Amino acid sequence: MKIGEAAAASGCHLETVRYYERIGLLPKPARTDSGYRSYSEDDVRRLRFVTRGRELGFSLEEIRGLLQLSTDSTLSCSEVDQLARTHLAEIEMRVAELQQMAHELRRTIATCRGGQRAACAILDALWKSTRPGEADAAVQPQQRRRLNVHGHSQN
Amino acid sequence: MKIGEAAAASGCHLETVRYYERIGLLPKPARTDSGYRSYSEDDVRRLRFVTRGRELGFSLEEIRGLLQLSTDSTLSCSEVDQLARTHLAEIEMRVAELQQMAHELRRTIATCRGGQRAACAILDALWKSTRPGEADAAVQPQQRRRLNVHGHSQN
DNA sequence: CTTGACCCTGTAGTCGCTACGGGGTTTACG
DNA sequence: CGTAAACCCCGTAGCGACTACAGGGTCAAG
Repeated sequence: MKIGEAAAASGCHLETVRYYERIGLLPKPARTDSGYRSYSEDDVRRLRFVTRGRELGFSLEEIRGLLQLSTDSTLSCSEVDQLARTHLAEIEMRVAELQQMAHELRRTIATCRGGQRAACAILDALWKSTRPGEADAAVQPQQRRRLNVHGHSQN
Repeated sequence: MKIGEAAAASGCHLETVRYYERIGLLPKPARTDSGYRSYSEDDVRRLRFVTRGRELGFSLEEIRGLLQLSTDSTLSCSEVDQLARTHLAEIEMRVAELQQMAHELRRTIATCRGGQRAACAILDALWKSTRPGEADAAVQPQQRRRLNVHGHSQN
C-alpha cells in the first residue's frame, strides 16, 4: 500500500502521514525498490489509531503515550483511564469557556441596533473593559487564559 | 507609561505587546530618550481592545478588521455585526464538536472496567474506527476536521 | 514515448504567542 | 556615590500540528 492509499484509508492528509513518521509517532515503513513507502495493514491500523485519537482531541504526545500503554503489556488499564479522564476534564473546561464567550457575544450582538458606527454596541463592548477594576491591578499581570476558537478545519 | 505597566494595565504579556506592535496591530509608540517605549492612555485603550477581542475568541486578523471598522467613520455598524455573528456561529460549532468529543469520551470511559490492558475499552475504542465503512472510502480522502482541545493556557 | 498521476526530500510558512541571549538603563538602597 | 536589582532594548528561535511548496524521480496508460 502506497502512502496515498494509506492516507485515504485512515482519513488523514498524505503529508501528515510523513509528518507523523518524521516525529517518530509512526515507525518507518518498508520501501519499494524505487524508494516509495509501503504500508502494511498494521501500519494503517496504527495510523488510524492516531487519527482517531486526534478526533477525540488527544494531543500527539498523549497519543504517543496511549500507543506505548497499549503495546507495553506490563502496564495496567488504569493509566489509560486516568489519561482519558484528565483529557475529558480539559474538554469540559474548554466547552465551558467557549460557552461563556458565546454568551457574551450573543449579549453584545443583541444590544446592537444596526445604526451608525458611533453607536455600535459591539465596538463599544470591546472598547470598554469587562471589569473596570483590573486596569490598575498592576501587581499581578499575565494570568489570563488564551482561547483558540479557530480549531481548525482543513479542506 | 512604560511597556511593563501598559502590559499589566491591559492584562497581557509584555512580550505580546511588542509582538502586536511588530505585526502592525498597534501603532509604534513614542519613545523616551533612552529608547524605552512610552504608552499613552489611548495606546493602552487600544491594547485593551485587542486583549478583550482575544478573550472573545476573535483572531488577530478579525481584531485588525474591527479596529479599522471602528476608526473608519464611513463604514456602518452592520459589517461589525456580521463579523460578530459569523464569529459566534464558529464558536457554537466548535462547542458542538467538543461536546460530541466529550460525549464519546464519557461513553468510552464508562465502558472501562479497570481491568487488564488486554481488555481496556478505551484502547479498544481507539483501535477500532467509529464508522467501519469509511476505511475503504479511498475515493475522497482528507475532508476531516481537526480539533484543538488544548486551547491554550499560559502561566 | 510522452503525459500525467503519483511519489521522494527538505525546507519554510501558518497562528499567537513565549523564551532566550546578550546587551543597555533606571532606580532603590546602603 | 556605588552597585545590584529590576526594568528595558533587539533579534531570533521555539511551540503544536500541520500544510505547502520547490525541484526532482517513478510508473502506468494511451
